[in-house]
Amino acid sequence: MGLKLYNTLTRKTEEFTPLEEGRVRMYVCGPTVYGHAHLGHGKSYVSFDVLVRYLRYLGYTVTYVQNITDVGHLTDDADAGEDKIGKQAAREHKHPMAIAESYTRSYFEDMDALHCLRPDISPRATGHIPEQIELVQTLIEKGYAYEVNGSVYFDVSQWPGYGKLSGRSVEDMQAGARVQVSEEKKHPADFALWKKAEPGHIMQWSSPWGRGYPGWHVECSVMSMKYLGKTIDIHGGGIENQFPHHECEIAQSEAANGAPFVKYWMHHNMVTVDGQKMGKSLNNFITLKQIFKEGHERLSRTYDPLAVRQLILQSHYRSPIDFSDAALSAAQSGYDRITEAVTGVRKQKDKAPAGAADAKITEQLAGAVEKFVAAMNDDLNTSIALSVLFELVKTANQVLGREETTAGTLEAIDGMFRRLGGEVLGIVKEEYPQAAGGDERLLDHLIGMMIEQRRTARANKDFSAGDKIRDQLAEFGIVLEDKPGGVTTWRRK
RNA sequence: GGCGGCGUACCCAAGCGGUCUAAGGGGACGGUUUGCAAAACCGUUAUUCGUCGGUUCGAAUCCGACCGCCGCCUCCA
Repeated sequence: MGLKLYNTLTRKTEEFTPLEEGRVRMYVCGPTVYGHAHLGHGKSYVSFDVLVRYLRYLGYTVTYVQNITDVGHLTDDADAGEDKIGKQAAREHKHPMAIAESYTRSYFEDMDALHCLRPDISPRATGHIPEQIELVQTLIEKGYAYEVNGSVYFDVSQWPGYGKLSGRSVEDMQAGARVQVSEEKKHPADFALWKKAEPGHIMQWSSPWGRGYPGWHVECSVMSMKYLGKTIDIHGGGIENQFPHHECEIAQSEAANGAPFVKYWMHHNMVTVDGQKMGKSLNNFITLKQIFKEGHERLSRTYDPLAVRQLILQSHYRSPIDFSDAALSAAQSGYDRITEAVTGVRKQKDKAPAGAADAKITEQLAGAVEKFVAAMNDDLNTSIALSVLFELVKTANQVLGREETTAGTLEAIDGMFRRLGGEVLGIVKEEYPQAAGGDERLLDHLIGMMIEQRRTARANKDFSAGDKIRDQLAEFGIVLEDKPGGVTTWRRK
């Protein structure tokens, strides 16, 4: 049984078969870079990162494209609105491109911290203006779009498939329209492909229809086609983009190409904070940087990026997730438990007696892989996949307590941690800082000296002196642990 | 107004017709270990899955009603 994914288009969980054997073309809607990435971005990109990692684990060659939206579009589809990037540029007294640049870097920094693999291609919207104009032109030529007053709109009445992704009919939309409909449109559901630039609009380009800028759905269509082809395997994004964004993408792409746009549409659910919706316009959002190092009034402390990743993976990508200090704290504890088991295994590996892996353990590991793969195949059940990792942690800790444990056994367990926990889930690191770089080595030596002093004191039954050393180190976030056999180890709290 | 989701132990969360007297994590409480800690290990912590009905030999899982949360429909991940 192979991988099954829930396809929003068909509303069913389907067997995944790529268009081309062994190869997957995948596009995920990227961020608009006018601010630091927040928890919502975290959930989104961790979810799809795991998909990419798992597809690769299964042996597929994946081409992963994720755009960077560096041109703010409209505040809505109905009026000229404000350019989000332009607005931020005015606020920071910088050029819009400087805003886009600095937040793009910030975004990658945060994604790296979350162990999200970089996409193969991160195309910028502003780098694809000619292609976007071309698409609009094609749509006009084919009779799917019309120009009014320097703006171009998609003519929904010419495209009967409109609404197939979100399950809406054009009539419903007309009835439920809450936004002021532009008078330029023939039909309220028509959407902008190209907008005429208002005098103050900084980001604008020349087009056959005069100075203007692209509508907010065109870039994804264009960049997806350019780098992945007319029809791709997977297009991912947030559930809030199902409509109108993805619906419009389908309409304009399929109308222009006469070919299906996407085989599998995947949508992840939203994030709440303390039980409430988190949105940019609500100003109650927590940025990743705040969680990782700056702090936030709703948080009692900062958290490890990978603890955040773990929290995200603890629930299903199609379920909403509520971030709270308690949830983060629990995830941090769980993450620490995994980390300690892994580092414990790696340290012990070098000291353990040589020998082949224990047969029972080998069997257990094989069972773990089976369970893990079955869970991931079931529309990425990362919650169960994680539970497999925790079972592995238990096994590792049990084995670590035994003297007869061989290097082979530990090697086998470590291999499993690396493959399932590292390669696929991305929460087990290749290397942990302790005993790695120069500063860490120095630190290890210094703490080693303290440990030695404490050992001497304790040997002389001077426990208060020994405890003092332990307490002092604790103030700097260093925890000492006396292991069986008189060995003392240290770790960061 | 339209559409969709959710309600499982103290908290988070998986489960989607029998293997459920319901994974996993956090927390709490016992025990082992320890000079004391910490960590780890062992054990305990839902005979029950919002409520009430129904379908079925059998339901947390399907159907209906009700109660309570939440999200989308507007740039947003």
